[in-house]
Amino acid sequence: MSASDITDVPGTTDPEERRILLIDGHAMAFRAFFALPADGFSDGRGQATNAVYGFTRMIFNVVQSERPTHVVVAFDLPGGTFRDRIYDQYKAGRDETPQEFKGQIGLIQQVLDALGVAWHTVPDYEADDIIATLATRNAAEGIEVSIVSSDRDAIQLVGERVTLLQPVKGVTEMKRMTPAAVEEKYGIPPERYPDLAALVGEQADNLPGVPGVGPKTAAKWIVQYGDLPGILAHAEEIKGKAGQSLRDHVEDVERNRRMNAAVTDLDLPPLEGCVLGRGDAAAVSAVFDELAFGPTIRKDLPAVLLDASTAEDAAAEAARELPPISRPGSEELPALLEGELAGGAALVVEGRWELGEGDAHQLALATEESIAVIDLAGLDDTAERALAAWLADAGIPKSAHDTKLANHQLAGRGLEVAGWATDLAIAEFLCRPDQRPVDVAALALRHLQEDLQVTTAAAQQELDLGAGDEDAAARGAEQLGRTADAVRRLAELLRAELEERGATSLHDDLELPLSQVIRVMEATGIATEDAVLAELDAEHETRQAEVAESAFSHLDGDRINLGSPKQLQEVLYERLGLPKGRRTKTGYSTNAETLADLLDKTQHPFLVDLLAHRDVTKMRQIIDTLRRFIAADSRIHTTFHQNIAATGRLSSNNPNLQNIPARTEEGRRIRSAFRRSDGYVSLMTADYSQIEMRIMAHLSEDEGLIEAFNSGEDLHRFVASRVFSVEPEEVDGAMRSKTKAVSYGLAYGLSAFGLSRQLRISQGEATALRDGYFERFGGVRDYLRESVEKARATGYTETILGRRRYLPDLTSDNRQRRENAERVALNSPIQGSAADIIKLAMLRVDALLREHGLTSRVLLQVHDELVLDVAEGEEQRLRELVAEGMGSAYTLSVPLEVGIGVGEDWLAAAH
DNA sequence: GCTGGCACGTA
DNA sequence: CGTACGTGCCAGCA
Repeated sequence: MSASDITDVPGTTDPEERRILLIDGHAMAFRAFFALPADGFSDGRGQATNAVYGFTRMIFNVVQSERPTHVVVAFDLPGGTFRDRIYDQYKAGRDETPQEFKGQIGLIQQVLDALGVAWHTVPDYEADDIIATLATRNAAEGIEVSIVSSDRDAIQLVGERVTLLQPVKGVTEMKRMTPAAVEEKYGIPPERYPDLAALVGEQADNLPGVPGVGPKTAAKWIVQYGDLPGILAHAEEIKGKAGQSLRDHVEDVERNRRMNAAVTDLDLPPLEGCVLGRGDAAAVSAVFDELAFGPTIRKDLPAVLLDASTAEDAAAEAARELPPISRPGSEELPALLEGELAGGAALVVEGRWELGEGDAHQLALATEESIAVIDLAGLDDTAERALAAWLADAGIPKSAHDTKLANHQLAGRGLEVAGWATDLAIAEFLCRPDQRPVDVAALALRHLQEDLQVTTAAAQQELDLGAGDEDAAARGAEQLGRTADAVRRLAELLRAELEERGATSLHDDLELPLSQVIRVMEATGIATEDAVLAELDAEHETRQAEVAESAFSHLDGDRINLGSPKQLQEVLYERLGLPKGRRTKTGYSTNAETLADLLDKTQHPFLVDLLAHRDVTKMRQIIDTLRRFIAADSRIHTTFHQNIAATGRLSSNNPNLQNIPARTEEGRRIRSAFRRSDGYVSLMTADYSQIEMRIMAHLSEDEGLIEAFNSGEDLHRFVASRVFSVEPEEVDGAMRSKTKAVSYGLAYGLSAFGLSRQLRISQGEATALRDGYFERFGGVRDYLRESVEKARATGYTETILGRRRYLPDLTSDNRQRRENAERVALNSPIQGSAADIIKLAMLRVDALLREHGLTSRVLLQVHDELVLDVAEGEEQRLRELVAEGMGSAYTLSVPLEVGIGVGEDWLAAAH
C-alpha cells in the first residue's frame, strides 16, 4: 500500500487534512478488562462485557479528542508469531488469560464492525507490527498519526508526525507521548528506545535484560556511545559492575533488540477501507442490545462514526413516524376527546408528587394519528370537565410509563384516571426483573433505538410551563409530545413481549390493578405522631451522650468518632490490641457480631459502651429519618415500588416503612408513633404465619411437611421431633431453634458453612443436621434439587403465578457466580410466590372492603403483613373479611393461616 | 458533590 | 460461604 491508495477518498485528498488513528486492540482490551469489574458488566446471559464496554468507551473518547479521518484497530491472532521462533521463551510465564476475558475480543470486533471501524490481523505477526507498518508508511506520506497502545514497543514509533497515546489510568485517560515527551521521560530520542529496552529487558515479554542496568544507566550509555552497536563496540571500555554485567549478557541484549524491532513492511489492505463514518446506527444499537449496554454509552456514540446516510435515514424515519403535535386549548379539547382520542391514548404527565401531594401542569396524549399537549392550568371549567370525564372513563384504554405516579400527579388537579391498559415500568420489570428501573428516554433507547433527548435538566426546566416564554413552552410541548409518542409505541412493543414471556396476566390482572390499590395506600399515608418520636429521640440523645462519654473514658478521654469503622479498627485492633476477627475488603470488621464475640473473649468494657452507642445511634437515625417525612397532614406517605425487588416483592422508600424495628423491645417502641387516623378507632395488623414454609410444603409436596401444617402442632417443634426422632413434647429449645434455622436456611440456599456459623456449631455438625433433615423430609430435598435443575434447563425460575426470574449464571463456568445463582434459584420461587400471594390478598381485601361498604382501609404492606385503619364499629367484620381475603388468596396444599391484632397504634396492634 | 464500603433495620 | 430490600455515615475521590 502507498499514499496513492487513499488519494481517492473524498474530502481527504490533502494529506495534511488526513489523520489516522491506530489502536492496539488486544493491549487496550486487556487494560479495559482490568480497569472495570468483570462481575459488574454482563450481557445478562453470563457473558462478561467489561472489556467490551471499556474498549468502546475508549474508542469514543479518542475519536472525539483526536478527530481522525481514518481508524484501524490491530489485533493479535491466537497462536505464535515469528518472534516465538527466535526465542522460545517469548512471553512465557504470563498468567493464563482470565476466563471472563475470553470471548470479549470477538464481541469487540462485532462492535467495531457495527461502528464501521476497520480492524486487521496478520498471521505470524503481532498487532504491534501492523501498527508499526501503518504508522511508518503514513507518516512518511505526511499524514498525522496517533497511536493508542499501552505496549512500550510503540515508543520507538513516535516522531514528528506520530504521537503515542499511552493510557495512564484505566483506558480513558491518555498521556500524549511526543518526541519531546519521550526525551524528557527516558533521556533519549524515541528511535533509540528499542536500544534502551534491549539493555533493560522487558518483564512482560519475558525478555531478561542486563542485570544491574536500569533505564538511567542504559540512557547514559546510549547518549555516550550513540546507539546499541556503539555501546557493544565499546563494551570493553565500560567500567564497573554494570560493564562486566553487559559483557556477560551481550547475547541476551542482541536477542532483545531483534525481538523488539518493529516490523514495518507488512502487506495490508488499502487505507480507503479504514475511513471513518461508515457505521450503521441500527446495527450499533442491535449490538449494544445484545451486550445489554445502558443508555449512557449510547448517548456518547460520536456522530462522526456513523454513515451520514443511515443517520439521515433514521432522522427521516423518525420525522415521518411522529404524528402532528397540537396544543389544544379549552375550545378544541372537548371535540378532540370525543373524536380522535375516544379510542384511548398514551399519557405523559409533567408534574410532581412528594410528601403526599401531587401536581400536574402539562399532559401529553398520543395516538397513532395525532398528539395533543394540554396546558392543564389554562383550561376553563367545561374543558376540564370533559377531560376529567375522559380520564375517568374506564372504557378508554390508556398507557403511561408509571401509571401510579400519573394518578398521583393528576390527583393534585382533582383528576382521577381509570382504564389503565399498560404500565411501561411494570411491563419492563416483568420482562427483565433483574434490571434497574430506567426512565422513558432510556426505554426508548433500549427498545426503539431513539434518543428522545429529554433527560437533561435543561429540557426538564423548559417543560416547567415555559413560564411566559412561548418558545420554551413550544419546545417543552414538542418534547412532551415526542415522549408520549414513544410511550405509545413502547406500550405496544412491551405488550407483545409480555405475551411472549407469558406475563400478560401478571401485568393485567395482578400488578396493574394492584398499583391502583397501592396508589390509594400511598395517598392515604399513615398517621404518625411527631411528639412520640420527639420524646424517644430526646431519651436516646441523653443516653447516647452517656455511653459516648463512658466509651471515651476507656480511651484516656480520646474522643474518637465512634461511627467511623476506620477509627474503630485503629482503636480496637492497634491501640487496645484486641484479637482481629473477620476481614472485610478494607480491613477488619467491627460489626455487632464481631464486637459481641470480642466481648465474650476479652470482657473489655469499651466494647459494651460501643455496642450500646451503636444501638442508640441507630435508633436516633431511624427516628430522625421518620420525622423528616411527616407531611403537613401529620402522616407519612411512603412510596411502594413494584419494579425493584427481582423476586416480586414490593419495596418501600422515602421513607422505608418495611424496616421499622420489631425485634427488640427498645426498637419496637418506635412503632407506637404510628397510630390510628383521626376518625378511626384503631390499627389492625394481619400477617401470614410461616408463609414461606407453607409454600415450601406446597411446592415440594413433601408429605411430612404437609402433615406438620395439618397437625396443629407448632411447626418447628413438629419438624424437630422428626429430625431428632423424639416425641414433640421432648423437643427442647436448642433442637427447635436448630431445626428452624435449617428450615429457613433451605429456603435461602444454605451451605453447611453458613449453617454452622449461624448456629455456632461445627461444620460437621451442621452437615449432619442438614442430612438428618433431608432424611425425614426427602420431598424437600428432591424439590430443591429439581427446581435448580429445571431452572438451569429453562434459564429461569417461576413462582406459583408464573412470575419468572432469569438466571443465566446457572450455567456459568465461574463457580462463585454459578453457586450464587443456585441460591437465588432456590429462594426466588419461595419468596416470589409469597409475594404473589400477598398481592392477590391485597386485591381481594380491597375488593371485599368495597363490596361490603367498609370505611376501614389498608395502609401498609410489610411482605407478609398488612396494616389497616379500623373504622368505628367495623372491627369484627374487618377481622372476618381480612382473614377471608388473605386466607383464601390462593389455595395451597396446606392452609394459609392469618394472625390478626388490633390496637391504638402499631405496637399495640402486634399479636 | 459523588461513590463505595460498611453497618444495620425489616421479612 | 443462605434470600430480598433502603438508609445513613464515613472516607476517598474529583
